[in-house]
Amino acid sequence: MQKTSYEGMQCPIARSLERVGEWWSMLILRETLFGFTRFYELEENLGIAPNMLSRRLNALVEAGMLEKCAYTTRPIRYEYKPTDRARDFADVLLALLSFGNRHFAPEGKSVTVIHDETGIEAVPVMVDARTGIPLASPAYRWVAGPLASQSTRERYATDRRLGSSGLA
Amino acid sequence: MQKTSYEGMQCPIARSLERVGEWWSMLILRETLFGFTRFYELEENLGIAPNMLSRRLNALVEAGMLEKCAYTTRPIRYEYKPTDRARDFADVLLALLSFGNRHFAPEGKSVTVIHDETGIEAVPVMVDARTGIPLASPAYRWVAGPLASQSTRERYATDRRLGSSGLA
DNA sequence: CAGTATCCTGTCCGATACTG
DNA sequence: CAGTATCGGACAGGATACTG
Repeated sequence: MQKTSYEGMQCPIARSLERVGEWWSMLILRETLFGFTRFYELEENLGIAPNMLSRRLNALVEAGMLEKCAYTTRPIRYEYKPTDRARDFADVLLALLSFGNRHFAPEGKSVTVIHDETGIEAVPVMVDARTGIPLASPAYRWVAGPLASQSTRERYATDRRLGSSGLA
Repeated sequence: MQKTSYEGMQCPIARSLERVGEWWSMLILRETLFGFTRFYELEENLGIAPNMLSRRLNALVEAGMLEKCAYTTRPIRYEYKPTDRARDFADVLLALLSFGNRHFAPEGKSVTVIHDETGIEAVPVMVDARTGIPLASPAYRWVAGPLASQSTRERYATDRRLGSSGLA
C-alpha cells in the first residue's frame, strides 16, 4: 500500500483503494457505521494499537470519511462520526462480508445480514438500481469514458464484461 | 497488511481482506476477469514489476482465486484463469468502482458500467436478491451467528443496522 | 516471452511508554 | 480516557539483472 504505487492512478477502483485500502480502515469504518465512534470503543472492539488507531482515524478524517466532533469539553473529547461518504461505502463492506461468508468461512458464518421482518438471511448481490439486473452479468459492459487514459481506452475498446464465462 | 494482524480473525470482512486485501491483488483479479490472463498482458496493463506480479499471482492461485493453466508447451507457458471464486469477487470490485466514481473522480468518471442494450449508465447498489431491497437500509440487520466469538456476539446484541442515520 | 533472484525502500503495524 | 512519541519488525512493492 505504498503511495508511489497508486499516485496518479485514474482507475476508480485504485482510487478507492487509495483512500480506504488499508487493512484497518475498512474495519474502522464498519465500526463507526454501527455507532461505535469513540476511541476506546474502537480500540476495544478491534484490538488495534492506539497509535495505529490514531493514525488511521486521522487519515479517514482527511479522506472525508469521518468527521471529528467534540462530544464533551473539559476535558475535550472527540468522536468520529461517519460522513455520507462513509455511509456510501457500506456496499463495499457488504460485498466483502458476503464474499467472505461464501468462500472463507469453513466452520460457518459468524456474521450475516438478515431481513428484519422475516428473519430470513439476505442473499447479497450487486444490481443496477434502475433495472434490478445483476451487474456481474453479460447484460452489462464496462466502458472507458473520454477522461480515461489512452491505454485504458484501448483496453476497453473490445467488449469487457463480467459474468460471461467464455470471456478469455 | 501483516499476517499477524488478521490471523485467527473470524470476521468475514477481515477474512476476505486476508486473501485479497493487497493492493495489486484486486487489480489483477479485475484484469483476469476481463480476459487478460497472461503474464505479459498483466504486466503491461498494470505496469507492475515482474517480481511483484509473480508473487501476487502465486498468492492468488494459493487462495483459490486463479487457476494456473498451461496454454502452450515447448516452451511451457501458463495463463491464470479466474476461478468461480474470483468471479464471485466481482461484486466487491463493482462496489469499489462505484464508490470511487461517486467520491473520488474529481475530473469525471474514467470507467463506468453501462447497460448494453440501452447504453444507459448503471446505478450500482447492493440488494437482497430475494427481495430487491437495498441491504444498506434499516430493513436489514447484521447478526452474529453461534460461531461468532463471545465478544462479537455481545457487540451485535443490540440492533446493528446500516442506513439508519441516527444510529449512534 | 515468462518468469526468478537480489537488493532496497517505504510504511503498515505492533509493543510499549508517556502525557493531560 | 484519549491520545502522542518512539522503537523495531515484517513485508508490500520497486528497480534491476538474469535465465530458459
